[in-house]
Amino acid sequence: MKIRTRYAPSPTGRMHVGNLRTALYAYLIAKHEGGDFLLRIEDTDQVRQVEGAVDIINRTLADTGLIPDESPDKDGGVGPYVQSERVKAGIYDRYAKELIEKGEAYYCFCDAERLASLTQVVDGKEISVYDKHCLHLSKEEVEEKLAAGVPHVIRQNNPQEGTTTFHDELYGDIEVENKELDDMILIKSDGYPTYNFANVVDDHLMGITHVVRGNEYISSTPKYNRLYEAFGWEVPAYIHCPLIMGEDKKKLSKRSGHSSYEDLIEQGFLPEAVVNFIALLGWSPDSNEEIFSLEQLVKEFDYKRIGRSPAVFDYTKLRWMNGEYLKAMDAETFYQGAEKYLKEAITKDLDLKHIAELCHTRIEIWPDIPDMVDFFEKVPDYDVSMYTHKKSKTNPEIALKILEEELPLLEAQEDFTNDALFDMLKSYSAEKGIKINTALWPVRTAVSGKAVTPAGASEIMEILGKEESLARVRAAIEKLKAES
RNA sequence: GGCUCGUUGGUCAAGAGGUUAAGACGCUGCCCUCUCACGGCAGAAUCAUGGGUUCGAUUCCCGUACGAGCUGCCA
Repeated sequence: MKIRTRYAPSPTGRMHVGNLRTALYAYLIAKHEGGDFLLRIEDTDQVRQVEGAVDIINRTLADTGLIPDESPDKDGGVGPYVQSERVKAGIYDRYAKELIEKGEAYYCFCDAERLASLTQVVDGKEISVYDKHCLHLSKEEVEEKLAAGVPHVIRQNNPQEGTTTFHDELYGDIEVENKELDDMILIKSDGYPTYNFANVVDDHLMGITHVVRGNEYISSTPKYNRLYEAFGWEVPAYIHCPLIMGEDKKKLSKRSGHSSYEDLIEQGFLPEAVVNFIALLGWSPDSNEEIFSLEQLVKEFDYKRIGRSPAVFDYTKLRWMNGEYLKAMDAETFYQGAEKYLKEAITKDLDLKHIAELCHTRIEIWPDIPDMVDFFEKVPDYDVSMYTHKKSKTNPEIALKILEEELPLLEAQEDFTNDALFDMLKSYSAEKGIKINTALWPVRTAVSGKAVTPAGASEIMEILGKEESLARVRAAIEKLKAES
């Protein structure tokens, strides 16, 4: 049998990384076996709709490469793929009525006030269990209220005795007492189905074989099974994925600042790195490999190896992984991505491609670039203590002396390329009988004003050019004189 | 509160009834080096806890603790 999985998001805003990972796993499970991956929009909550959210979903899936085989834009014969449209087609209503006829569901006319009287506060949390009040309404009473247009919902009728067991591919068999199963609402008073009901109906109608979803749905799954059984439908394979937590070990929230895919992209991460990283949050391959393209993941992904315990989202490791992707880029591709950030810091006419290459092995995310190269634009204010460096055997006094000796040499230097400059400075140090480091440290500091730079003294000067380099060295000499 | 699930270094994690308990990020040190980074090498650091079962348990079972999820006309 061909595997069919689906990603069924609600269009309520940005895509949470937990949802993205669920989508990824659903995609991988299907594609690993050559199956179908579908996208279904679950817009049954008319209040929480966010305009443009469907676009975000489409764009995110396109960017990450999780291309659905069937979706609202690509009918595969089991559409529509948007639940609000399915509501209009009367699909849920029809099935809910079927359940009522079978005694597995019933109309409920209880108003908000009565429902409120049922709630109680335990440990500061509001808990409400419906008391089956309307289950006992006679057929005539129901007809009467319906005819009178009394607002109503349709609830599932769960038994009070016995147990229900369902099987999860990862967690095994899970059994619960039926009395724990509340009579959840199937159809809301506005006529829309709840997630729980629409999900079951649509997954069946769309031929979904493996239901991949977050762990938070485990406790409602027994109720799903009762629905499938009431309809006489085959129960799909369930794969409940463990949750992704923030550093605080709580469910990753917006407060973390990186809970959504869009946040991460804005922060300068690459889509491939994000996908790679979240794939490894809760799943591990057979090998020791860690860097995987989507194609490789499709090949390697065995859902049996998905873990059962929650995973903390480690931002630092994501940064490392992003850096690995950056390093693997060829120079041209890297420059394409880096250009915008280089221009944030540099307006002068300098060799940006050359500067980009200096950053290539030194950054983890794009926004690391500006701070690293800003000195090319202008020497920052710095303290002369920066001339003190133990290993290079320098301090402000020594640096002043060396720079004064090197200045005329630099002025006389015709060839301002990296190699030529280095050779010149090297022979200078040899002549003076000092360490090459002692000759280089003062210049590098003088031309950069930084303790750490993405290049050595000679390479920086090559990029800066003779005129600017000399100006900077002269300025440094003045600064050292003034502050000594 | 009830129900359900989970617990291997700081984090992601492999693993198996008997192992020196992999690997990665991070951290520390060393090497390389015109600083830094890259790269290379080395190191510190883990089986929540109490009972069983067993010749032997971190691995199997039960309890406890801790954590999480659910307990919505949200998904």
